[in-house]
Amino acid sequence: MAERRVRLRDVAERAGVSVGSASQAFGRPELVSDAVRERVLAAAEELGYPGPDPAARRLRTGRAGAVGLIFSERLAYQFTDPAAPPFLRGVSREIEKSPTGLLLIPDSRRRDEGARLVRESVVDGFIVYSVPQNDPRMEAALGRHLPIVTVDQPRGAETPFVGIDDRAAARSAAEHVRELGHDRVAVLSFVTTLEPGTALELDLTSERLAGYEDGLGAAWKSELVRMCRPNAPGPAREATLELLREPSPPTAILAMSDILAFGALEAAEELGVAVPAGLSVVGFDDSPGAAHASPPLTTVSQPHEEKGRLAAGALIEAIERGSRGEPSRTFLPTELVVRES
Amino acid sequence: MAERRVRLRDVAERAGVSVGSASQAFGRPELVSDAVRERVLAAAEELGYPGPDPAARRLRTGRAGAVGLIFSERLAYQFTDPAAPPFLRGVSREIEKSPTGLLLIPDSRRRDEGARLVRESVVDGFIVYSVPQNDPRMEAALGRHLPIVTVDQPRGAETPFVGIDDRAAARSAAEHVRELGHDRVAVLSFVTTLEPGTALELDLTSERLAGYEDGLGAAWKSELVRMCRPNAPGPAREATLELLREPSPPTAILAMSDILAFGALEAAEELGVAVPAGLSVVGFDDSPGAAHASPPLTTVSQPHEEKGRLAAGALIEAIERGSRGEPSRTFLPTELVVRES
DNA sequence: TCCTATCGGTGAACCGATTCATTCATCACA
DNA sequence: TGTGATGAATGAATCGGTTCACCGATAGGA
Repeated sequence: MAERRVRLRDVAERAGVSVGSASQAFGRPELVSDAVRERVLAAAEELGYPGPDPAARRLRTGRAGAVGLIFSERLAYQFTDPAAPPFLRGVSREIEKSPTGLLLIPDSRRRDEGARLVRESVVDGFIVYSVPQNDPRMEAALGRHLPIVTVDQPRGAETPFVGIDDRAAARSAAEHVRELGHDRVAVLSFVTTLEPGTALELDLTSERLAGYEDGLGAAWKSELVRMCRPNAPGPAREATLELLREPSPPTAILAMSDILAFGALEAAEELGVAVPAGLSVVGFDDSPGAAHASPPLTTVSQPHEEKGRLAAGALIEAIERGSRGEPSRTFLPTELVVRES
Repeated sequence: MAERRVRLRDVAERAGVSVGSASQAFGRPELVSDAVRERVLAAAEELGYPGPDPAARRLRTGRAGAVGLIFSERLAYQFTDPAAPPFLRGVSREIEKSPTGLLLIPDSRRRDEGARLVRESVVDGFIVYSVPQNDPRMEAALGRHLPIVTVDQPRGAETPFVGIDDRAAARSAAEHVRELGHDRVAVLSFVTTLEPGTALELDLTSERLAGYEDGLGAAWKSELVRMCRPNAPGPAREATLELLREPSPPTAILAMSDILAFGALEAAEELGVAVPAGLSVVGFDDSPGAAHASPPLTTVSQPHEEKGRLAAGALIEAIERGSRGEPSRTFLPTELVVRES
């Protein structure tokens, strides 16, 4: 059993045919006679041949049969980001059509490990899902000269992009609270990963901030913006508690994620502030829990699954046609879902 | 840009060294002089060399640098299974140490596609996570003659195994409700995937059923067992509604997952049955939501993350030492977490 | 001056398949 | 019976690296 590995050559020998024929027997049955194919298959069986070695096949054919998914750490911590599962689902649905594998490339604790993984994986392309600007894996991926599709972040890389119009989406949320008559509106923001000097339009956080500002107009108060890190209810709760305890507390909160909005709701409840009577809250993502929160959360809905599907589709297409052509940028529509908060 | 792919040979040529040296420059810098290494790296830079082709390296070295994760459909579909994320986290934590990639192999709609993926992926081994007995991917994985570690299901395969003692765990849950004095106890069960003729001990569902029966003793009533399919709140809710509407309704429910227990809670609420006053509910998994349910769910706690970690660890070890030795079977301890339901 | 380590570099074998131009045999048809 | 067509099998080239036995040159020791 612990013998030497069985190779196609061994099988061919045993079946009394050439390696070439043996190869055909597996990969292109219609090219060999039934007799040969059967002999080969029988020999394989007898020898316990595990089938053509994928690594070798890959080398020869040049196709890896897998795509890499580079995502931010938060996915490993799954629960912090409820947008991930639908996104992943979209991706799997799409790649399921080929058969293509999905290689997860999580953010490693040691930053360069992740990059190394990117450099060494046998894949045909990468989907980059919402990773910070300066992630070393992004650079490594670009270095491979393989097709890449970026989702959400980082923007501005010279790759096809799938995402939403964050600015417009944020604006719609802001306009909504404005129409409700609020004029002290706080913002729970992500921390921007922007490096100094980069164009503002290239950063998701900045985009959304700009959108909020657009929509709020005169009601925009930069002193009511709070950065929350990480994207979890805890920090949002803290920030909201602090905001609500100020002399003139905000009457509405715009949160950059539902997760942050949940934290805000918690805080409001703790302080006995009624929602939406005393405080309006608008989230972002329309994650699965949003509709069942109490009260059901008003939020900006994103087509997560669709994003996954489109990204995977674009990548596979790029792989198949050899990645020439203008990098496409797709912006999916968002929708403000008005519920009871 | 759309030139021909740059090979190591091209780089070597340009740097004026042999391919061998060029290879060393990348993979084993200490073996070449600084001068050569720099020349090679410079040449690579100029030519836009993407680094040694992983597929080729893999072929030569025999290591894929990735492990495959075969999991049941439910994980891809919606991550409805709340046990999955912590498990995944455990796995990533562990494999992160190498650097090893994680190749997801979901259940495809067309059954054989999944198997094909298993057969063709460039991996060093597989983790099989709770898949049904007869999944074609399992057989394909065995056929690859690579190290495999099975988690939860299927049992009985001749591979190392990591799981819990389902029977004992179920028994402890049953004993608990028995001690509370219940004697009409219903069970919300999975559908067994057991093929006729298989030994009962090999099936998770059967094991748990047996455990419940052990623990309930005389209170065991097989007519109060309901199969719920799929593992989702919906079916559990239906089943519970039905049970509660019977002439002599159960006073306690043992559910094989928290997900099912949630469905039972929903049903109880709908009918105005107080929990735990009018109905006790015990779940299984201690998934993240359990503690925050209303009321907080009494459940059997499983060390999901630990399972992931152990499985990955065992697999990597098996890969490294060439998979000889007796297949180990590890059973992790479970714990009954008594909360308020 | 001669001998022997030491170091860096070379080149060919090899990893395990796929592919395709070529050869060989068979068969149908004129 | 000769000719072309058809189909099956072969074998060598190739994919792009890694590895290792070997070799030449330089330096140190006797």
